[in-house]
Amino acid sequence: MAKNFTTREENYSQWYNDLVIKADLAENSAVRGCMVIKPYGYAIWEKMQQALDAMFKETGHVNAYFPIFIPKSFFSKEASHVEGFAKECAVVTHYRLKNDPNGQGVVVDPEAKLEEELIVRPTSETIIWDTYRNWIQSYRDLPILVNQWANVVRWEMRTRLFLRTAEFLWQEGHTAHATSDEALSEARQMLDVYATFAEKWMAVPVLKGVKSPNERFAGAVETFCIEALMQDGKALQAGTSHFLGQNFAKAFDVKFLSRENQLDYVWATSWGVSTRLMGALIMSHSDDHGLVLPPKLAPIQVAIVPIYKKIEQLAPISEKVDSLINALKAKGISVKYDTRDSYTPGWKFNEYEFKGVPVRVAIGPRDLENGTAEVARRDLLTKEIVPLEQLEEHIINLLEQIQTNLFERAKEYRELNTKTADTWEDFIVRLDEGGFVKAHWDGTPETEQKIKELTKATIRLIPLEPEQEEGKCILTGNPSPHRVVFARAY
RNA sequence: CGGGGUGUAGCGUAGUCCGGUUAGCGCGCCUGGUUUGGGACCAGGAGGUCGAUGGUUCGAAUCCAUUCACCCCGACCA
Repeated sequence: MAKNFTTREENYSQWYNDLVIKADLAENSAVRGCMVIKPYGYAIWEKMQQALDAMFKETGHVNAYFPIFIPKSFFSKEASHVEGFAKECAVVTHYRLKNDPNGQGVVVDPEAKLEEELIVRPTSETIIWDTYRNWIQSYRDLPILVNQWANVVRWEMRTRLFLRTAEFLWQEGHTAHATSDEALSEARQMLDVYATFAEKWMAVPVLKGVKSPNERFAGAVETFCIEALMQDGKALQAGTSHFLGQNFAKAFDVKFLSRENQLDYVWATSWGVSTRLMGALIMSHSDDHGLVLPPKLAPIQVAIVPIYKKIEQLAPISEKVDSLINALKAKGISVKYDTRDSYTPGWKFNEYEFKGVPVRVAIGPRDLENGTAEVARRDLLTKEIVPLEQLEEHIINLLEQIQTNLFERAKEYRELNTKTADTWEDFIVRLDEGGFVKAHWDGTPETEQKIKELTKATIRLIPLEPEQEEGKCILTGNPSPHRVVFARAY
């Protein structure tokens, strides 16, 4: 275990913070609430981006880029949208500084006040739909399937590295369609893309569902989401996909002529995932020995540590290792052969363990004699001796096994921590145990709000295809057709 | 934004209540040597306007005021 590293048991949120900082993923910056993503953390984000971007393109989307600034007036055009974001916007009011006439330093030049203030985008629906108005006249212009990779700013009161920062990186897809059905199936498709990414790449099992009206995106008709369960029993919203109906088309006057020569408003979706996924990834798999990364997202998949007493002994090891490295690299596996002489093997073992490298190989004089290597896997912290000629195949299999095992382990944890409750008393007990609690709800925002006030738990989602089961609302006793999923959440 | 806490070298801290030599220690860092199969050892060395600003005082890390940042609990949060 790393020195001075808090365990999950001692203090989960301290553990998380320590992990992010000591594994060199990110750190706080000079700007309140804004983080610096360090190279190792950014490398993981880049792997996420690459995988997601490929999936977006496979489903017909293209990338574009819109301005970081949005005229203030745009926000007043969609009523619920402004209400959702108004309280957390950074506003640009001036465009120039000047030397302080009263002393040192610089001041904002009062003469350089903007005619109209600019909002640093908290999300881009408004600027994009204002732009789409000029792009769309006919059904032939549809659909528009655009994504952008960008940064956004939401002036949050309390921030935590990756989980909630004032500025964060994300992608936001904004699509325009001729029909409601088409837009709806787009929103559903992207939800599936997110779920696939979470499960196949991040090895994080997710529930798919619909948000209740209270939790719905500001301006959306329907919000779909994926929810993951963290090791402390709290839920984390990992991605959302919104069916926006004609709300933004109406707000920005985006109309098209249909095949039937009918003028109608355009149907919209938007969908996004952010660097918050980093938080989900970290919290899902990591342990008291540090970060644990799924092989598909690990910047370094295999670390090879040579062990030798004298520098002359390194050459024969390198000779054995070179062909392995080339073979693995040819298969697209990222390998780090760590020949740094300034650190001992033990130090390196701990380093790679803490940084979550899935597979570690050690080769020393003993192995050269026996024609073997020591192979350690990060997820189980086990080691085995493998003959050199089998090493390549062994590592390839091991990477797949680790990827699968992490997912299965996380899924088992989630299942163990998904419970049902039929009485209020039981509901409270289950919530305090942590995890998802399936319970009946009478479908009203008032009841949901009341439950939130009493328990701090929210409806994480309403299952997409809920199992029909007559029941009584956990709070009011009113009839309910099916259960919804509650949890305390990040 | 409300309540509580903390700011001393890159990191972790002692000293602060009760003002008084040159602010001490561990990790890390640099140099040299010996080491290297789970965070090596020895010797030497560098690094501090004690978060910032202002005040009280012969004298401030220490007392007072203001301010900034971070942490915890609330409120807030697609």
